[in-house]
This record gives sequence, structure tokens and C-alpha cells, in this order.
Amino acid sequence: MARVRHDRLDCSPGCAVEATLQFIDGKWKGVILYHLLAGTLRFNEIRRRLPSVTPRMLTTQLRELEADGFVARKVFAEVPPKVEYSLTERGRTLEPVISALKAWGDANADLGPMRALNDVVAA
Amino acid sequence: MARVRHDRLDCSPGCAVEATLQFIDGKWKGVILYHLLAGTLRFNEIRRRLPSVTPRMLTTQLRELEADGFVARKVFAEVPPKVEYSLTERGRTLEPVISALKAWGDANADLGPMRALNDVVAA
DNA sequence: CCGAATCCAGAAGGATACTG
DNA sequence: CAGTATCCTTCTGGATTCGG
Repeated sequence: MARVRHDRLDCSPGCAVEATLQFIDGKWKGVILYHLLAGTLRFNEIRRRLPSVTPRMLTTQLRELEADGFVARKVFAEVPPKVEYSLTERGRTLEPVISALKAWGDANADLGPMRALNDVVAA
Repeated sequence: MARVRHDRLDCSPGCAVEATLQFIDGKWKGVILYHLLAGTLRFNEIRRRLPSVTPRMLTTQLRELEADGFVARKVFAEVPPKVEYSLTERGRTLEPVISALKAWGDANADLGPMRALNDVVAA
């Protein structure tokens, strides 16, 4: 998790806002949750959706999401190994939050895809 | 801003989620935005609502919010000095996001107010 | 009253290489 | 395939002090 985990009870009532942020903060948490909303994914399937994430970072982020009870990790005793990640009940309660974040990002695409498009056009 | 500002165009389409998070991330941004949704506030009025924020941090967070176009800063040429902070048009577009964060935090009050209440009861 | 300036510890995040 | 292990860089955020 970003910063120190769950140690801020000193704000109120806006505290709830920060409390929620504590969970989805972390460089890749938001995107991971977003992709898992679409369904169960394996480790490398998530990796493919996050082009520049390192295995180390992906592991830590997933472990934190697991520790917070948002993500379930299922290991299959097979060769080659297989691990599936999916949202828990609790994880799914974040859907409105992720949706709101996604919606705003799309509506205010003053960076990202739009910028990239302009660059291409300008080139 | 938290982390490196606005330099991640390498995820998609979940990118929008992270893009939004970039703006509201930062230790106090969420709460500040939340309180400003209720109306214009002066520097020390915000401070009073964030018991443990240092002036330095409050300043930097406000400056970033200002740079991102969410907050307007109005200086009055008076003695003693007076500075008012309010949301811009753009800042108000974040309302659904903040509301979603607040709603989840309230509904999942497994930390914060609820914990405090339990402690009191148990004592 | 509203900051700015300086200094600093610690955490988050990245590169790279290796393993059951 | 799904991670570990190690090392290292960066940046946030806090303490403190001073100024208009």
C-alpha cells in the first residue's frame, strides 16, 4: 500500500475519503482492480495488460490487495504453475469507486490516449 | 502530486483509472477536495479540518491542486493576510469521484470513526 | 495570517538476475 | 509460469525555522 497502511484516524468526516484512497492507492492498484472487474485473470494475463509493470511490483501490489481482502489468489498444483486472481465479494464493492474514477478519466482525457493521438496527428 | 506527475500513457484502457488517481493522490488531496466541496475556505480553516497537517504540506497540496486546475486561490490585499480557496469548474467535476470514495469509506468503516466508537465502548 | 526555505528519514518504486 | 532476491534511485512527506 502506499504510504503507511491504515494509520490515519485523525481526520473527520472527510476521513472516509482518505480511508478509501489508502486502499486503491499504489501505483497499479487501480488498474489491477479495473481489469479484475472484467473477470478472473492469471498472473501473466495481468502483466500483459500492464505493459511496463515489473514482476516484483505486480506481486507486491497483488499481495497488498489480497491482504486487504479485495483479491483472492488461487494456486493450482500443476506443471507449469498456474495462479488465478479474482475479486472477492468485498473487492466487488469497490466497483462504483473504480467506475467513477474511470468515468472521470475518460471524460477528462486531457492526457493519455488523447494526447497520444494528437502527437501522431502532429507528426 | 504523488509520484511522477502525468507521465503514464502506458496502460489502456484501465489507464483512465490511474490517470484520475494521479490527481487525487497525495496525502491530503482527497480530504481537501472533500471539504472544499462544501464551500470556500481559508487556509487556516482547512488546517483546522485536518488536525495533523503541517503548513508546508497543506501549501504543497493546495499548490498542486491549483496547478491541476481544481482549486482557485484568491489573495486579499489585507492585513492580516487572507487567502481563500475554492473549487473551480473543473474541480467540481470531481464531485462524483469524491462522493464515491466517501460513500465506500462510510459503508466500509472498518477503520476510523467506527473503530474509535468501539474503543470507547470497550473502555 | 499565510505561507517560504531548508534539511532529512523513510518508503515507494524500478532494474536486473535468478528459481521451483 | 509465477514468482524471489538484491540492490539502488527517487520522491514524498515531516520537522523546524524564518519572513511579509
